[in-house]
Amino acid sequence: MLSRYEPAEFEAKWQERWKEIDLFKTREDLDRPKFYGLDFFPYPSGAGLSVGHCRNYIPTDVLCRMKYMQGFNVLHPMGFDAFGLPAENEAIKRKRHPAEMIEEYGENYRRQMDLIGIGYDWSRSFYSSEPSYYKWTQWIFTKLYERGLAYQKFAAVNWDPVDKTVLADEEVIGGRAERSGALVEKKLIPQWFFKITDYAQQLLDDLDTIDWPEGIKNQQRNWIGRSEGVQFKMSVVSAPASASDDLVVKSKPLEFEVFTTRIDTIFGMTFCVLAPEHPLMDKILAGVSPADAAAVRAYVEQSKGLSEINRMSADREKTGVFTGAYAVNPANGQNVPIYVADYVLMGYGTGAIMAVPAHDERDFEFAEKFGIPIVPVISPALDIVAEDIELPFAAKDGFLVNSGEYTGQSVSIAQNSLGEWVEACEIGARKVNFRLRDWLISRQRYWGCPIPIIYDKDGNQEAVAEDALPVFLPNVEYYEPGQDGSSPLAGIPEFLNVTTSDGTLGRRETDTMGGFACSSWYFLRFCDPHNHDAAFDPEKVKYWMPVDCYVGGAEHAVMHLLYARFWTKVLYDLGLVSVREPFARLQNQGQVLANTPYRKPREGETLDVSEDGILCSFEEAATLPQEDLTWKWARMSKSKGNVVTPDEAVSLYGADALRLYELFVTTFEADIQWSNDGMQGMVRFLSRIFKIVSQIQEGFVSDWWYQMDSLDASAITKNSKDVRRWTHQTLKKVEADINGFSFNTAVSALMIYSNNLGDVLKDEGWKEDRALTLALSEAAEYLTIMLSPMAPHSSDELWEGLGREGFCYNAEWPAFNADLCEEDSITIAVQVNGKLRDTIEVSAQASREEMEELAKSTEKIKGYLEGVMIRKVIIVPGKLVNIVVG
RNA sequence: GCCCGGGUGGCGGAAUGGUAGACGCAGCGGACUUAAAAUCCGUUGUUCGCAAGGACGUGCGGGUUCGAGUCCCGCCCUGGGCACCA
Repeated sequence: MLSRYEPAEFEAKWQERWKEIDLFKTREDLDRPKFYGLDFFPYPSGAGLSVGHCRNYIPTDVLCRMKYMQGFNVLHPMGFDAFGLPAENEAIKRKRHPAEMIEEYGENYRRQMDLIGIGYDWSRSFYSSEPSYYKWTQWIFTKLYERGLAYQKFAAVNWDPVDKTVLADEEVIGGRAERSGALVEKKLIPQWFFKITDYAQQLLDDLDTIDWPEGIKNQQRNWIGRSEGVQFKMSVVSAPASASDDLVVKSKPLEFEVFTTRIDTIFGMTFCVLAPEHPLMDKILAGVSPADAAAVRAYVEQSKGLSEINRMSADREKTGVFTGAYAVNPANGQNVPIYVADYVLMGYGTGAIMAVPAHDERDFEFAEKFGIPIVPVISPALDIVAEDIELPFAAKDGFLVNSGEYTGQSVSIAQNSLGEWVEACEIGARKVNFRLRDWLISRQRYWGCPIPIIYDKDGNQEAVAEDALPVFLPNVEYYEPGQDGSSPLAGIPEFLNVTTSDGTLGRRETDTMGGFACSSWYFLRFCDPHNHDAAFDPEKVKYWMPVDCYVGGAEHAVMHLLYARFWTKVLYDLGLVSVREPFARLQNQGQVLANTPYRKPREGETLDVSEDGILCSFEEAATLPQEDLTWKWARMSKSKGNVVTPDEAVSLYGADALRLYELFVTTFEADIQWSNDGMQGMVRFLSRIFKIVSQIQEGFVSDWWYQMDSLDASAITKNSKDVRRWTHQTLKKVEADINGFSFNTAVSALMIYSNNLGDVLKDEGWKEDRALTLALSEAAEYLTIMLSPMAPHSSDELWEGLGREGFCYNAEWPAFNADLCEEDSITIAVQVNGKLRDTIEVSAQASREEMEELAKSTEKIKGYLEGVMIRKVIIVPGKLVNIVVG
């Protein structure tokens, strides 16, 4: 057998053999527990996989392989998220049809995944753009539609002028489109939404039931943004006290509602603000002077024209206009002016607020600018007088002042008592509001799942019946998006024209669904991927769900992961799935960064504020003097020219070295600063293992477990005991570390173990020691098995070298023997006053008295104890003795 | 501004409140070699000392404890998310 790691000799061979016997085919034996391990659904880009992507797939593979060997039925599938903007944009650029292009890219992904030895069950694979899949995406859409969870409304939406489509709120970062980087515009068009807000509370509550990184859960909590407050009515006074008398007194006063989380500050309300889009605007303006009304209308017009980024930026100076109307503060009966200002958003709460400038920074800023009175009503402490309160004071630990009968109450008490008061006088009620908005699903693009809705001649909607699904995406040559926000499908008569259920002429909805719809249920389809009669068999989903371990990047924290949770909850309510949460455990891997050259700008070139150099190629960098270059760690991407492919890494060092390097170099969540050199260390490690196993093979006893039983107790040597102890300690650690996603320490444990075995083997005499030979035989076999999830090709090569049949994957993962893990003697620390002064060897069973006795008797410690009094001795069995003197 | 992470040798990183720096990379010294690569052995936190040994040391300042990288309080730096959400 080989005595060193020579990947070119065997990696392809084993991949071929695995494929021949369909090694990774999903097993569904009834008498075994299940394990569902899943990676995020990838979009197969033309650039292929980088070593960064492998960071996702390798750890999942390690865990799934171990689980299989431990007797689980393992579902470990892979498919491709094929619909969506990236694929379509790429296809337009390359003048290709996205369907065939994406399939080619997917095949390249698969080739690369096979190249690094990932054990996927490819028989379950699919593309989300296949009609046999998107038929059921559409079917789920109709289920949502029937429940009122998919609906259409006119909405001012995020319009991306570059990609010529609307975007979900989640896809807009700081006023720019996440994908194209374009400044997002507002556009008023009819759009399809999913009513995710109906599930806001459940989505929030159930976060407590899942094992996810706290950071991701927190991001979702923030995105859902629950806040408790009070919503109440404000009456518009027909005429301000000082107004002229030609205003007509209305019989029914105008009312609008406001939402506040600080009802305790109501006595400090000195004005109200309506959002520019507030529906009551016209009615209010009807009652004010023409001059005021004109000023307000001009302001409203102006704010419509502002881009999202201008309007939203918080550092922008407050703008607004007095409407000329007043409302009554219900707490004290005072009239307060009503302003319109764009810092109040129509999309949250009621689109109107009570403004308390003394206790809210935004209201404070506005009041200062417009000269509105600022009345403090909360004091940080009872002995601080109102004049001494530093404003704005927004903290919630304080007491009410200037607040009538509520004066003196603490903020929390007053929130309750004033809430009760609002409810008692029937002007409002306590209410919970969420920041979460409904999920905008319409896209005015070709390459997506068509929305299965038909309109009749009067514009009435109906969902396409199940037996008429799928609504096929037509295969056309030209599919570029329209300039005006219309979908390319609207220009295809064969698609557009259709017969409605009552036989009359109708037309189809021409928007397609955003890509996140497809990835909101693919994990269910993997449970039953070839079902022609249903999206999935609920029994199969019941068996496999939830996903036991879901692995992917943290960038999907509030998009995919929130949407998939939502769909799962809807399908649960429909009785189709048995779990409320799709992903029981989530792990986010770190990124892989490449050192990337940036050069100084040349004459005529300017830098953005955020840049400190201009990206250049590695070739160009090589020609420039060092002082003109800045090297930065950047995410690998085709456009930066810094991608390292697994193909490159495998050809240089082998697939197993690549796998081990990615597992070992840092913790799973941390970013890797890539260097090819690091893999050399893994080559050394694997070669050491080949050397050790091939050495042991010379004296390998294949039925070592049987021979061990018949070994006389007197034949058991210290070396053999040590080897067996290391073996079982390592088994215990490797298993726990893999389960805990601590792959770097699992590899490290194997390194320590193999270093120890190497030391024992240095003495040629091991073959004369029967017990040691048996212990080493066990070691060679178990080392091979433990290594196999991480370095499967090498392990199968070693396995064969030891004369074993088949594959490590089909071998049983050995359970460690706890008795064998026990140490006979241990080194413990001896401290004097908490400082380490000596170490002593004691038997593992040593009593506290024995430990103390021994600790006090060493020469070094005696020196420290001379002439001082022992005040106390702390003994931690197995760890240390601490003698406190004074 | 708000909400999460994270600061440990030259580097990546280990450490249920109990011997800080495991394991690896890089470096240094040596063996083997005509030589190099590969491999193997030794060494490597800082500092004082010939040595034995000592002092210091986990971003900074306090605290709790017999004992703190780990827990508490207050800062600094850094990565990420959200951002006029009332």
